[in-house]
Amino acid sequence: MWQDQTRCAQGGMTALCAASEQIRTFARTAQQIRAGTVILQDGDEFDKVILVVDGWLSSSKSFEDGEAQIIDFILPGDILYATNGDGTTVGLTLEAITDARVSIVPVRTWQTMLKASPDLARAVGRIRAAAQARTSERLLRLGKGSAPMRIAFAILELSLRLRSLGHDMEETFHLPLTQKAIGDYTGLSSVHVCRTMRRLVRHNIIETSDHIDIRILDLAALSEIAGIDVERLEQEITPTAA
Amino acid sequence: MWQDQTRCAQGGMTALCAASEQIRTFARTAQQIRAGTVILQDGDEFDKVILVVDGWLSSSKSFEDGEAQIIDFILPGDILYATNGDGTTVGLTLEAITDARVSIVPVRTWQTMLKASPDLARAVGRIRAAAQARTSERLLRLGKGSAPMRIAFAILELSLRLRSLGHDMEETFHLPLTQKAIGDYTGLSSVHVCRTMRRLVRHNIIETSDHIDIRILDLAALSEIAGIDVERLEQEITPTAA
DNA sequence: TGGGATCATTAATCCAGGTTAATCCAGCCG
DNA sequence: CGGCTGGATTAACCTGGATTAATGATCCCA
Repeated sequence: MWQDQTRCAQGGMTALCAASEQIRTFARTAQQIRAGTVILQDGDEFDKVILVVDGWLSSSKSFEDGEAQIIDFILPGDILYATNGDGTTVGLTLEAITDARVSIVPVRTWQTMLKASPDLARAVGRIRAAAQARTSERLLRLGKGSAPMRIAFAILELSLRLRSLGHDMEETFHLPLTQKAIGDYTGLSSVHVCRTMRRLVRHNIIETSDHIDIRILDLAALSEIAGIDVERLEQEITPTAA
Repeated sequence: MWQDQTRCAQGGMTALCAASEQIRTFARTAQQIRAGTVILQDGDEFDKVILVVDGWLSSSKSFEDGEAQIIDFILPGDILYATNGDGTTVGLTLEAITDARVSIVPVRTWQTMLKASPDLARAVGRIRAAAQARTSERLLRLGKGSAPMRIAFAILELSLRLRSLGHDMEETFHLPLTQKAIGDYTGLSSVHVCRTMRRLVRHNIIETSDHIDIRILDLAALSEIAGIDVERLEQEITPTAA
C-alpha cells in the first residue's frame, strides 16, 4: 500500500521536491530500510537530518523498565531533526514501522541546500511548524484528555496526515500499527485502546476491518469527541505549500 | 529577581548575542510586557518570531471547557516559533507569567539575520533542538509517568534551565508559578501537585519556602524519582554554545 | 495438520489521581 | 482592625484506566 509513493514527484514529497532539485537527488538515493529496523537509539551520537521518502517511522523514548512513549510518527515528506541541544547526540529512538526509504543528509549539506533555495527553506519551515503544532495538540491531550479523546484525536490526526499524502478521508485507511503501538502513542494501555475503539465501533462512529483498517463513518461525532474542528486542525498540522 | 537579566551580554541571551550584532540591537529594543498579559491567542494570525530577553512566558493550549495545558515555559534566551503549518496562524496562547521583555522579529528579517551569521544560525538550531528535546521528555512523562515522576522532572528541568541562565543549583530558586500552573504543566490537578510536593518535602528531598521557593536537598533521590540522569538531561535540554 | 507465535477482545479487580469541600494563611484594602 | 481574596493544604470519596488473566482469531512454519 505504501510502496507506490516511491517517486519523489508524488506522495508526500511533493512540496519539498518542487522546491529543490537537490532534494530530488537525495530522494533517488534514499536507502531502503526494513520494517522493524532501529535506525537510531536514544543516546547515539548523530547530528544529521533525516528525510523520509517512503514508509512510516516512529520516534519514541522509553524508561529503563521498557515503558515506551511514541513521540511522533514520521511519514513520507517529513523531516526529522533528532539531535539534542548539545548538537551531537540524539534523544530519540527512531524505528521503521513499515519498510521505508530515507535519506540521511549531513547538516553541512543540508544548510547549504537551505541557503541555496529559499523555497526549500520555507517548505522546511512549514514542515517543522506542522510537526510542532501536532506535538502541542498531543501534549494537551496527554495532559488533560480522556481516553476516547486521545484515540479519536489520533485517528483524525493520522487520517488528515494521510489525506495530505493523497489518501481519501472517506475511504478506509490502513494504519500499520498494533493496538500496543496506538497505546504507546496515546499514553494508554493496549487493553484500554481496544475497549475504547470497540466503543467507537459500537456507536457507529468508526468501522474497522482486519483489526486496524479504519473507516470514519461519523466525522462530526469523531471530531466532537476529539475536541477539534477538522478544518482548523488540518490547517495547523498540515504543512501548506509556501 | 529576574530584572537583573536585562542586558544582552549576560543571562540567557549570551549565546545569541555572541553570535550576532543584530540580536543585540533587537535585545535593546525589546518591548516591556506586564505579567499576566496575553501576547498571542490560539488562532490569531501571526507569523513572526519571538525572542525572549527577560522574564518568563508560557505557551499553552486549552479546551473550550477551560482545561489548559502548558506546552512550554519560555525563558530568557529562548526563541519561539509559534506559527502553524499553514504559515499564517498560531496554535498556542502565549502569556507573560512575570513582567517580561521580548523582541518580535518579522520572519523576513529573521531569515536575513540567520543567513548573515552562520554562528547565529547554529545557535538558533541548538536552541530549537533543546526545546524539542524538552518536549519529548515531557511527552514521555505525560504519557507514561506517575505524578511524583512528573513533578520531580519538572523541578529538575526548570532548575537546570535556570542553571544555564546562571543560577546555582545548590541554591533556593524561585518559580513564579502557582500550584495550579504546575498542574497545567504536568497534567495534574493542583490538589495532587500539592499532595505530591508535600510528600517530597516530608522525605527531605526538597525544601520549600514562601510556598514556591524550592531548594533541592537530595539531588540523587530527586533524579531517581524523575527517572533521569542529571548530566544527561542537561546535555539534552540545554543549548550548547556551538 | 498441528503446534507456536502474535494480536485482539473481554471480564474482574484494583488503585492513582481527580473532585469536592472545608480550613488555613497571607496580603490587601477600607 | 476586620473583612476579602487568592492561593495552599488536607481529608473523604469516587472513577477512569491500569493490570491480570483467560479466550479467540490469524498467520507461519515444520
